[in-house]
Amino acid sequence: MPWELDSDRPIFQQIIDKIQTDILSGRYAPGDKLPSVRELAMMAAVNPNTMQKALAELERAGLVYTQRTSGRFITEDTAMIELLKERKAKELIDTFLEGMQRIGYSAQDAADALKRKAAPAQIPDCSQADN
Amino acid sequence: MPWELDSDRPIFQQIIDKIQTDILSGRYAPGDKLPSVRELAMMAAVNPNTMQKALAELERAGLVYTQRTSGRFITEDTAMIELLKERKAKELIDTFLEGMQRIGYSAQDAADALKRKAAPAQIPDCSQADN
DNA sequence: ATTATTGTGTTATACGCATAATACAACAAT
DNA sequence: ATTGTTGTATTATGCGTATAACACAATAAT
Repeated sequence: MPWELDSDRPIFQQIIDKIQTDILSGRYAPGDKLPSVRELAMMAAVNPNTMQKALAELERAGLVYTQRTSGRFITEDTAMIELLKERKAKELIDTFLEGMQRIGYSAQDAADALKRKAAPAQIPDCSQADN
Repeated sequence: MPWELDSDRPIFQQIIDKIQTDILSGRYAPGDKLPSVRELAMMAAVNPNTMQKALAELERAGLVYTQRTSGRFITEDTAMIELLKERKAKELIDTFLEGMQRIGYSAQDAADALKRKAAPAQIPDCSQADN
């Protein structure tokens, strides 16, 4: 996977987002060792300095910690991970609702539009047709 | 309203988004005259050059047109506006679903989480409990 | 005709992001 | 002890964004 980085936003921020997401989803488990800065930079096709910048921020946020010469590891604070995950979900929901409302959809409209896309095959219920 | 511009993304892009949104929502109606470049720049607390750049892009996209010395106007192509509005909605839905799935939510989970926030009070139906 | 307003263009400056190319200290492995 | 890998820091360069400070042509208003 080529890490899907675009030029719309600062790369180091996209990297922060990507790694954070991999932690919140469990793709990186608590205590897991991260690849080295240089290795990650290779994987992301990015300058090591840029990767370093992103990792430094993740560390400042407490999602990873460093052992001086053996590498970086995912935090083992599962409570924090869970909390950040819920916070991220709320953030996505808010962004979605605000975006839809700004172009004229009510919250109901937004939920309905989403349902049509997210759950096209419904368990039979009292409604007649949904899409 | 201070236009709510942050430093996470290029300002001219945020302006494009803001004006486009105001057009799609009908806040700017087809045929409406836009304030002048300098005036808009004042309103957004932004350099006129930056505003000019954003307006030029909106014009390239066909959402506004220019009459050389009398000002800029919103396109009267309502079909185009409607199309862009639907496209924008789909984009928001996709972004939301992808974001949720990346942190471990299924499309169903995402739709449910949204419903709990968007429609806390439900019209009674055949289902039993929803939140 | 004069004036003011419109969009548009130019030049210079400053800042952040990203890369390239190194260098160094700390420690693990050998 | 030597070698390699780790995180980390430094300097230089290029690019895009944003601002400041202008200027000019076209035209509506007077």
